[in-house]
Amino acid sequence: MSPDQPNPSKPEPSRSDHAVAPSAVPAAVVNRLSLYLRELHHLISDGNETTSSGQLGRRLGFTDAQVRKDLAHFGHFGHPGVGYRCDELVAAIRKILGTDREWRVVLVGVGNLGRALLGYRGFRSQGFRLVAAFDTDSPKIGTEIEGVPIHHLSQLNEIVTQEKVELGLVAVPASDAQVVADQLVAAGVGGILNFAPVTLNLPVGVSKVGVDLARELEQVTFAVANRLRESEG
Amino acid sequence: MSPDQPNPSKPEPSRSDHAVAPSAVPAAVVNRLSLYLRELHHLISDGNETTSSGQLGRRLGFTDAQVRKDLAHFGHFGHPGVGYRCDELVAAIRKILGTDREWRVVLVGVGNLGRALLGYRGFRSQGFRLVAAFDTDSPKIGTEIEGVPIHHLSQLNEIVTQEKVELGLVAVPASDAQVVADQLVAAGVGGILNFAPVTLNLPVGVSKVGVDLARELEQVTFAVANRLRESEG
DNA sequence: CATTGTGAACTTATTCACAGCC
DNA sequence: GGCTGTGAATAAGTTCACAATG
Repeated sequence: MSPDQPNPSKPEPSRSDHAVAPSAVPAAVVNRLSLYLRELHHLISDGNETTSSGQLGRRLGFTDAQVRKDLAHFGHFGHPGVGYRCDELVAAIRKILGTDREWRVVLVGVGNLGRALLGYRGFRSQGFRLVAAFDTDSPKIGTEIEGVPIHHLSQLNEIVTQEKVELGLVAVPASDAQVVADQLVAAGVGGILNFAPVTLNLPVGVSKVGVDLARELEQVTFAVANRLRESEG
Repeated sequence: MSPDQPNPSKPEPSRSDHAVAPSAVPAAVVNRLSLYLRELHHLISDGNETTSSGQLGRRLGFTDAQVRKDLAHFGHFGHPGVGYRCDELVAAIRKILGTDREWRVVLVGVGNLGRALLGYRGFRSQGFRLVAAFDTDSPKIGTEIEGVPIHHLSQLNEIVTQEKVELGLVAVPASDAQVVADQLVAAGVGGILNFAPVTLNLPVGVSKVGVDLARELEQVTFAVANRLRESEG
C-alpha cells in the first residue's frame, strides 16, 4: 500500500467483541490484515485447516506477537492451544475489511492502465464489481471492454447514482485526476483508488488510497542504491 | 506503497553530510521522500522556485516538523529563513532514492497488466528504461510492444546478464511468481516490483516491493465500511 | 522575521513474557 | 506441549519548541 491518508484523528474508545472495528485502527494494521487474508487463501489452497500466529507471521516476515496484537484490535478469533481455523479467520477478516459483500465500482480513464484494470481478475475474485467505465475519447464511448460498458465522462454522475456505485478507480493523467475525483465525490462515491501521480484533496468522509507505480519502483531503487553505496562506495 | 519488506535490522551509526544514506532508514521515511519528490515536481511546474517544510507538509497532510525530520536523515538541504530551493531538493532526493541515473528494467508477464506497464510513461520519465519483456505465450514471442521486444522466458538469464538489467517487474499469475522471481534473482537483478498477489521469498540482498491491487482496494473498503458501521449500524 | 535543524517530550507501535486454555 | 490473548517493557516514530541563521 501506499498509505495516502492524512494524519488520523483522536481515538474514540469503543469496545465490542466480534469483528466490529473500533474507530482508530492504524493504517499499518489494516494493511497487514489484508496480507493475512491473502496468506490464508494460500494456506487453504494448500490444504491447511488451521494455522497459527507463528506460521502466518513467519510466512510474511512478522513476529507471532504482531499477528496476534493486530487481530486483537477486532476481537477474539483464535483457539488457545490450537491456533486459528483458516475459514473462520478468513470470514472474520473479510467482515472487518468490508469485503464480505459485493462492492460496486467504476473506472475513470480507459487508457493503457485502465484497460488492464478492467480485465483484472483479482478484483472480481475479491467481490469488486466493475459496473461501468468512463472516458472522453469518442471512439471508445459506447463500446464494451471485458464486458464493462464505456460511457462518456459527462454521464458519470447519472450512472454512479443509478447504479449505486460506492468506489471509484482513477486512471487518468495527473492533470485531470483532481477534477475527476471531485466529480466522483459529487456523485457520491465513498472511496477512491487513485493511480494518478498526484495527491488528491478530498473532503473528510471520502477515503483514498494512492498507487503510484513510479514511486513504488523508487522504493526499490532506494534499497538497491543503498546496498551499492555500502559495498562499493 | 505496499510495504513488503521484512523487519529491518539494527542501526549502524554512520554519519556523513550530503545525500549519503545511513543504513537503517525506516521504509515510511523513504515512502514520504518519494512523495516530496513528486510534490516538488508539481511545485516547479507551477512556477515555484522555493518551498518550505510547511508548504510541502500542508499539501501532503504531514506536519512541517515531519518533513524536516525526514530530510534530516540524509543531510542539510534547506536554507534557514528561506526554505528549500526546489531544484536543489529534487536533485538531493533523486540522489538519495537512486533515481539520479537510469535503471535498466525487465518485465516478466505480458498479460493485461504487463502490457499496461510496457506503455506506462511514468516509468520512463523517472529514468526507468524497460529493455525487454518475457512471456511463455508463443504468439507474443518475437514481437514488440511499445518498442520493447518480447522474448521467451527461457532467455531471461541470458538477456538480463547481457543487458545489465538491475530491476524486474513481475506481472505473472500468483502461481508462477515465485519461480519467476527466483529466475530473476539467479540472473542477477537487485530488486523486484511484484504485482502478483503473493509474498515473495527472496534472499537478503534483493529488495522487493509488492503492489496488490485488490489489497489496495481493501484498504479503501475498510475505511468506507467503518464509516457505514459508525453512522448506520 | 520566516524558516531550518534538532534535542527533548510525547505518542504510537512492537516485542516480551507469561497466565490461562485446549 | 503448543497456542492464544494481553499487560508490561521496550523501541520507534512524531511533534514540540526553540536556538541558530540568512
